[in-house]
Amino acid sequence: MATIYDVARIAGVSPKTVSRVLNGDAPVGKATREVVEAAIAQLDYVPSNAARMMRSQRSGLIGLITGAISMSPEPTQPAGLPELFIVQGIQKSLANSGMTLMIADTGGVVEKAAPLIDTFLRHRVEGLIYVAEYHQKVALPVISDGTPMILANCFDDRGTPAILPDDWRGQHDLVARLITAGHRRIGYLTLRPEIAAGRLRLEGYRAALQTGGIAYDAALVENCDLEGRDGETQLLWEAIDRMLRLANPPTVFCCGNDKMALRVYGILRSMGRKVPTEVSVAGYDNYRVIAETLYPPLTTVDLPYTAMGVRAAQRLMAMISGEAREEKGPTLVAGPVYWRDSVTELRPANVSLLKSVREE
Amino acid sequence: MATIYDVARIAGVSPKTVSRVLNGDAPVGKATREVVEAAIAQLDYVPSNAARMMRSQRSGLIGLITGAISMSPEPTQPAGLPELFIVQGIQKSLANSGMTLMIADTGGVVEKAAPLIDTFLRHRVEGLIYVAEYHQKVALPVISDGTPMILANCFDDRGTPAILPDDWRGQHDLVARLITAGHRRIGYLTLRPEIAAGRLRLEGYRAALQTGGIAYDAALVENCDLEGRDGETQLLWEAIDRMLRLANPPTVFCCGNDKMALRVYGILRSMGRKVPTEVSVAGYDNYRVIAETLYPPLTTVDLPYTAMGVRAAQRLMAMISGEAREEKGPTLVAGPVYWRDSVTELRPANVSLLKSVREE
DNA sequence: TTCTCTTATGACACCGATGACATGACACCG
DNA sequence: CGGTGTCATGTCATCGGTGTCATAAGAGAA
Repeated sequence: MATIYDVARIAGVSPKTVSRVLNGDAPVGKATREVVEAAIAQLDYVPSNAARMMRSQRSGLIGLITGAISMSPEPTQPAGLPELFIVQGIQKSLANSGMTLMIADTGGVVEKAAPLIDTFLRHRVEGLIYVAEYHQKVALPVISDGTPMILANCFDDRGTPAILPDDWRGQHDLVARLITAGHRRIGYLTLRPEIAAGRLRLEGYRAALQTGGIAYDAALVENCDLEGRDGETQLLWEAIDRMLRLANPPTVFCCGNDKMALRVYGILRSMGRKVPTEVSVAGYDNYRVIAETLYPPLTTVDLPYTAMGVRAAQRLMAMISGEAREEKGPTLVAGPVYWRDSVTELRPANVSLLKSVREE
Repeated sequence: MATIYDVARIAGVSPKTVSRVLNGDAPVGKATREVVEAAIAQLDYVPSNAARMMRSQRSGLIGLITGAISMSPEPTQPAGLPELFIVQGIQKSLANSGMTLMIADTGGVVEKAAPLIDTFLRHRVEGLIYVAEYHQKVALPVISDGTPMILANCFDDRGTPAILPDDWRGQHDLVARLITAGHRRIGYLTLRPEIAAGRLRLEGYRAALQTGGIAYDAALVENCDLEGRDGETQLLWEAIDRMLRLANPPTVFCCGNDKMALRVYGILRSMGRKVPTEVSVAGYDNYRVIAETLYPPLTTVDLPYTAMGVRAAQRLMAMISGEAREEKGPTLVAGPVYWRDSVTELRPANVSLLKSVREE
């Protein structure tokens, strides 16, 4: 592999001059520059980042750790793969910053995060991002040196800067929109309360009901999330059947996420109920493979992963450049409601389309 | 950031001794080792990979370039995200090799591959892998220096080592299995012939028919792939409707992929046809979010992405270690047929379950 | 004409590890 | 008791760039 010395020799100049040509950090004569560039091309010279880095003490690297790529091989996971959009957002946002993003994957094993962080520190990354598969609490090893770190889609109890989806607001906005559409009996097939999304979305649901002046009815809310274990369809079937038999049955089912909505479509059809003419369905996540492919297309709330990624990158860059230490708590990012055909407008009022333009 | 000299000073030994403790490449006295380790812990010392690399001329890095992470934001893509399993396979396979995998993403823009390759070469990666989103031909810039490179899920016309899915065999095996199950009239809603998978799978279909002694009937084959543009459902509806009106209609529809099968389920139900009692459906890809969630679960062919990733990593490691230059052409990897409930066994013979154990 | 002031370039040390080689202290052997 | 081998450790140069400073050649000002 050719070095800068080889180039200098071929071009008949000093290595430092070659360095100047490469970095453009000092004026170089036109003729000299051309000779040097010719030599570089001739030798297929590629500068060594390692050497450059030693002297300049700047790696230009950002380390990203995620389990998103090697998601568990079981399809049991609640989310699926769309959390990759977080990575995509980070990528996009970092593209113009001159930083190179190094991505490493835990293979779904959280314990592997520690050695990966270590590897990154050996490479002297200037910042670290940890991306979780779904909204959760994590406990990563402490970064003893000063390398800034940011958490995306997760948080810890050490107050590490975090970027989180605003699950409360999302569910709230969806339910508020349903109420605007004239729905009063809103069934909710929830995610399990052990996960953050399950709790926050339920609270958002309740808050929206309250604002809408609708009493909370426990008969309309049921946890149908078995963490991917068998029997979920059964559970859903029973819950839906029970709710539909109520004296005052729901006109719409909110589902914990889009995948659950997919199941609910099938169940309702098997029961002979037409969506959305007889009963409406709404999801959460805006998992497009499902939401847009289903017939009718699914009304759902966007999980603003891309926007979260962008925010994460921005906040990290701010931390690296030392400015803006002011921001303290987690950054909440809300996504818009996507209003599609799976929900009937009960009161065909001229409801303004409300296509929330928050985060786009 | 502490250096090896700091550690040496605190521990009262030479830097070289610290180096030996770190690398275990020469015997070190027990007492000395403990003093050094204490100093390392005390200073939170993390060795610099850049410095190590300069001297040893080995980076221990493998560069992986993909567009898989930042897939186009449109949901128009044929595959979706499961090609990430290739990355997962590579990861898994590389985990024990002592190599660190650096992943970079093109953001879906193929032109970005060149600068990313350059970045990797600056980091002196010891090998490069390019992973494509779907089986296709690519034209990457030539790597002028000797860094080995491998293509996964794609190929070029320079004979760069490639790992490819055996689309021909997959479709062939599926159709052969359908024939075994008693199906004689096999409809095929194909992917567009512009893409490799579209061509190869169709050939596999024809080959299996021929082996089964069934004449190819052009009325049973139709391209229903509009590259994600609107009107696909319409096209599918018409094709299915036309085929079902034939004097001798198909008993099963093979779909270009699982996503198409998802649509076909909806269409058949809207037509009032029951799956699988009245008509069977089969997919391709084993896109589990769809195949296992659909009701009834979808019979399909596994796109062996994980296995392909493993193979890619293995072949690359062989190239790096210099051995095994013998393998020349592309490595084809076939996936098993997943037989689920969406296909009826017409002849309820005691067909051996045939769960092909190829690649697992 | 002589003195700044740029512009263009080179000389040289240094970043933080490690490879090659040297050295000192023992242990064991005959 | 000298010779030889092994263990434990140190010295020093080096990897490939770049920061700092010096220097030479002209351009323009006094």
